[in-house]
Amino acid sequence: MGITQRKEREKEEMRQRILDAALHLFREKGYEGVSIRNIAEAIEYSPGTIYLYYKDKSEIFYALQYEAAALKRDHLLSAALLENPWERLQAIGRQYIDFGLKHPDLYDLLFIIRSPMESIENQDCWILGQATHAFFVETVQACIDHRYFKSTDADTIAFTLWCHAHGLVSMFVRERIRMYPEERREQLARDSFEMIIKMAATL
Amino acid sequence: MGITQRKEREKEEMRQRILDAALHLFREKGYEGVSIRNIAEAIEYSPGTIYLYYKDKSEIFYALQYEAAALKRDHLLSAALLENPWERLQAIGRQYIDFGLKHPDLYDLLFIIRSPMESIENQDCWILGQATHAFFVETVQACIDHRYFKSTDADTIAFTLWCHAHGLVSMFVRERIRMYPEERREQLARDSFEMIIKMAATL
Amino acid sequence: MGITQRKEREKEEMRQRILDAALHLFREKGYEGVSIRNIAEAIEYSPGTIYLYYKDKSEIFYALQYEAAALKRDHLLSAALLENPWERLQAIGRQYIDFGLKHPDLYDLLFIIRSPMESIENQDCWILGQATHAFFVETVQACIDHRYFKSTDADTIAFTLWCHAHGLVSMFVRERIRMYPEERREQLARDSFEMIIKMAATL
Amino acid sequence: MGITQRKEREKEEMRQRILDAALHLFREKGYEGVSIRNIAEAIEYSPGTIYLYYKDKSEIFYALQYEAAALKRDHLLSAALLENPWERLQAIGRQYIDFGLKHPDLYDLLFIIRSPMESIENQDCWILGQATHAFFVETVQACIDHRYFKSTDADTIAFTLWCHAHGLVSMFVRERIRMYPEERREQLARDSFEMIIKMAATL
DNA sequence: CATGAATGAGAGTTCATTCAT
DNA sequence: GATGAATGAACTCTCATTCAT
Repeated sequence: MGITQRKEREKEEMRQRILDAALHLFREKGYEGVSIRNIAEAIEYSPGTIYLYYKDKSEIFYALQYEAAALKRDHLLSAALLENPWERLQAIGRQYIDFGLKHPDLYDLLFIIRSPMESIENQDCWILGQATHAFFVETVQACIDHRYFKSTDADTIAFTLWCHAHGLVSMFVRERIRMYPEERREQLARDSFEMIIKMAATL
Repeated sequence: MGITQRKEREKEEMRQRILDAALHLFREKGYEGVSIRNIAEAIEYSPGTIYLYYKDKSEIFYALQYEAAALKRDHLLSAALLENPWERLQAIGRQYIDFGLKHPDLYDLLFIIRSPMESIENQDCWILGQATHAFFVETVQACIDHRYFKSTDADTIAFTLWCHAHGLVSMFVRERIRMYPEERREQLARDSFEMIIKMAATL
Repeated sequence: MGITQRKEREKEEMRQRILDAALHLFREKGYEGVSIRNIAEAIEYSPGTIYLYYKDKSEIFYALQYEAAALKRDHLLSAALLENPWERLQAIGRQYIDFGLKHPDLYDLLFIIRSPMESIENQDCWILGQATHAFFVETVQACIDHRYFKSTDADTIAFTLWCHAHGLVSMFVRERIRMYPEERREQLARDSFEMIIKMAATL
Repeated sequence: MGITQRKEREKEEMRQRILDAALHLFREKGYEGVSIRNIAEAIEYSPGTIYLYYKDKSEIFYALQYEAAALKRDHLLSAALLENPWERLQAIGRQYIDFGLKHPDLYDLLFIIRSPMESIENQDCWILGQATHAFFVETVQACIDHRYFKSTDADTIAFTLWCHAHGLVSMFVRERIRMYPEERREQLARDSFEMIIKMAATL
C-alpha cells in the first residue's frame, strides 16, 4: 500500500518536473521552443520517457494550461478577500491586468493561443476558468445588488469590463502596444484602467 | 503591347492565388499550417514556383498582412464620411468590430498573430495601420473639441475604447467567447458595444 | 553574307559576355557561386537564354578553363622572349608562380579543380596546356643543351621544377599556407623559389 | 555492464560506418557528392539517423579529416624511428608521397579540399597536422645540426621540400598528371623524388 | 521504469534544365 | 533569338512519435 502510494507520488513528481521544464521553455523561447526533445533535454531524460507520463504533446500543453489557470486563480485570491463588492471588482480588474503583464506567456497560454480548445481533454482547465469567471460575474452582480450600478445586466457589464482588460493585456502580450512609445505604455495602461473604472461607476 | 499587360495581369493573378491559398490555409490550420509546400499543393504548383512570385515565406506573410490592413481601412471608410465626430467615433467602433467578426482571420493577422513584427520589411502595413490609428485618435480629439467629452485626454480615451474593441474581437477570433453559449454571443457583443458607447458619453 | 557575319559576331560577343560574367562570379564567390541563374542575372538575361549559347553548365565551365589557360599563356609570354635558356627558365618559373598567386581562382580552375577532365569537350584547353608545357620542357632541354645542367633528363627536371611551383601555389590557393603566419608567407615563397633555382643550378 | 560496452561499441561502429560511407562517396563523386541523404542511403538508414551520430554535416567532414590525419601520421611512423636525420628526412618524404599516392582521397581531404578551414571545430585535426609538420621541420633542423646542409634556414628548406612533395602528390590526386602517359607516371614520380633528394643534398 | 535508436514526414530553399510562346 | 514560367529533384535539418531492449 505504502509502496503504491510512493510510486504514485513519484509519478506525480515526474509529471510536475516535466511541466516545470515545459513552462520554463515556454517562457524562454515561446511556443515554438517547446518540443518534446527540448523538455527531455531539460529534465535530463530521454524523449521516450516523456511519453510514459503524457500521452502526447498536446496533453502536456493542456496540463500547462491548467497550471497557468491555477496560477492566475491564485493571483486573484487576494482580491477575493475584499468584502465590499465594488472594491473587490476593482481589485479583480487590477490583479487580472497585473497577472497578464507580469506573466505574458501564461496569459497567452490561457487567453490567446490557438489550441484544440474544443477537445474535452482540457476539461480541468476549462472548469477552473469558468469558476474564476463565475466569481467575477458574481462580484458584478453583488455590485448591482448593492446599488453600485444602476444597470442590472450583470453579464453585459462583466463582459464589457473583461473586454477592456483582455484587450489591454493582449496588446502588451502580442506587442501591438508598440503603436505607442515605450516610455508611455505603462502609464497608458494605468490611466486606461482608471478611466474604465470611472466609466463603470456611471453605469 | 496587350501581351505585356496580359502577362502582368496573369502574374498578378498568380500572386493573388498564392495569397488566397495562404490565407485559406491560415484560416484552416493557423499560422503553423501555412507552409510553402502547403501553399504549393493548394494551388497545384511545385514548391519552387512560389519563389518565382515571392522571395520567401515572410514576404508572403507581409503581403497577407498588408492586404488585411487595406481591407480593414476600406471597411472603415464609410465611417470616415460622417461629419459629426461623435457619430463618426461610434461608426468607427462599430465598423472595427464588424470587420473583426466578419474577417477573424484577417483580424488575427493584423492584431494578434505573433510574427516578426519588428522587421522593417513590413513597413507598408505598419504605415497603413498608423494612419488608421491616427485617424481614430483625431476623431476622439474632435469629440473633445466639440465638447462631447469633458475629459481632454484624447490618447487615453482612444486607447481605452480600442482596448474594449480589441478585447471583444479577440475573444471571438481566438474562441474564448466559448465561455458564453453560442446563441448569446452576438447579442452580448452588441450590448457591450452599446454599453461602452454609453459609458464613453459620460467621460 | 555580311548579315551572317554580323550574326556570328554578335553570337560570339554574347558567349564572351556570359563567360566574363561567369568568370567574375567565379572569382568573387568561388565555384559554388557560379550558377546558371547567377550568370543570367549578371548579364541581365533570362536563365533560358544561356542555353542558347552553351549546351549546359559544364560547357561554360570548359570555356572558362580555356579562358584561364589563355590568360596564363599570356602571362608567361614575357618570359618566352628571353633568349638565354637558363634565364628564360627562371622567368617562366617566376611568372608561373606569379600568375598563381595573382589569380588563385584561375589557377584553381586550371590545376586543382576536380572536373570531368577526361571529357573530350575540353580539348582546346588541353591542347593549349600541352603547348605551354611543351615550351617549358623545351626550355629545360635548351638549358641542358647549353650545359646549364649536367643531368640530361629534361622530363624529370621539368617535372620536378613544376612539382615545386605547383605545390607552392597550391598551398596558397587552397589555404594550406595558413600553417605559416601571414606576415612570413610571401617571403617564404620568394625564398623557396630562390632555393629551388639554386638547387637546380647544381643539377 | 557488458551491455554498456556493447552499446558503446555499436555506436562507435555506426559512426565508423557513416564515416566509411562518407569517404566512399567522397572518393566517387567528390565533395559535392557527399550529402547527408547520400550517406543515409548508402548505409540504408534514414537521413535523420545520421544526426544521432553527428551534429551536422561539417562534423562528419571534420571527423573524416581527423581520421585522414591520424592515418597519415601512422603512415609516417616508420620513418620517425630512423635515428640518422638525413635518412629520416628522406624516409619522411618517401612516406609522405607514398601516403598521398596510396590514399589520394585522404590526401585530398587533408591538403587540397576547400573547406571551412578557419573553423576552430577542426582543432584536433589541426593540432595533429601541426605536430606532424613540426616533426618534419625538426628533422630538417637536425640535418642542419649534423651538417648535412650548409644552409641553416630550416624553415625554407622544409617548405621547399614540402612544396615539391605536395605538388607531386597533388598532380596525381587531381589528375593533372594526365599530362604524362600513364606508363611513365610512377617512374617519373620516383625519379623526381630521387632528384629532389640529390638536389637537397647540395644545400 | 527508462532508454536510445530509428523513422517518416516535413520544413524552407536553391538549382539546372526545359519548353511553349 | 529570347523569355519567363515551371518543374522536380536536391539540399540540410528538426520534429513527434514508436518500440525493442
